Amino acid sequence: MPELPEVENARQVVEKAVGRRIVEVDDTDTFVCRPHPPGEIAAVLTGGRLTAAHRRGKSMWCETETASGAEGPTLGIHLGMGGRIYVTSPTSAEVSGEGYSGGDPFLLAGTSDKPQWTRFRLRFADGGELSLFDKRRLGRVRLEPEIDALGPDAELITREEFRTRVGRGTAPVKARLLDQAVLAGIGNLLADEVLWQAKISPRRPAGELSLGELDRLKDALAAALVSAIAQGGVHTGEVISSRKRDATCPRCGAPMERATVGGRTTWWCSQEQG
DNA sequence: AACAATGTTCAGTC
DNA sequence: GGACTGAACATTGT
Repeated sequence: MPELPEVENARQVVEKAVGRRIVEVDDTDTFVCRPHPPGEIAAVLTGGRLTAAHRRGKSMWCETETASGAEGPTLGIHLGMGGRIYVTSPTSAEVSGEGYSGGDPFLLAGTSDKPQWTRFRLRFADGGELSLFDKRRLGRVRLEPEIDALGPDAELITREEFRTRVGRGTAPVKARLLDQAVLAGIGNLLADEVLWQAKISPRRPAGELSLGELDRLKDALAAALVSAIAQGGVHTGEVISSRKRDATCPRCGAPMERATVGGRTTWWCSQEQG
């Protein structure tokens, strides 16, 4: 689930944990916490607290403060392919992720998921906790994450930046949209959605797009982000439900086509995105 | 059993 | 060196 809208949702959940004293850290998953050996993250965070939660594209990071009030290390969190964030307190609970907008987060946090899928956890002095739940284990937690390599956030990129950054190169435009160094936040589903909305073939070489097409893509991106954030995730996109065999275009009824583009399974309208 | 999965990274090629 | 491609990563669900 995690593309920009889901990660923004998760960031807002992480904010619920800001200011609370950390009394225990579980960083024993060596794959999720690589390259840190078990105990390294715990050693620097225990006794301190999170002071802010930020996001750029799909990457989150927290500023921290040590037990003595000095500036602490930055804690980076990436949800990978399917991570979720849980934050609980003695009286409430918050969960991020697809399908969790309507349910009772306290029950979900307590009972519905297998505890062994919790890959990282902060326990707070008030009895609550923040945990990263990720059955696939492709999520990541690390100190001092590198965020400078990311392009501008997909929600903040300007029309000018979008034209010059996306509209170049010989790679398919979808590959360009997925490149987090070009712009940060677009994943496989969102890429298919905006290309479909803008009626542009995912396979078109990015550098061959006209300014008009690039602007259409940018507008489709802005609209898709607003919609996905409002509706709870990129899976609510109009064309996403048509990513299955024998599906037809929700707009014109023509068959949807499927192929690997930019290394990922891609669906597009055979008629309108030819 | 084989394959795909809303992501990133690294090795290899042009 | 830069641009680009495909495999690998760990695990689950179909």
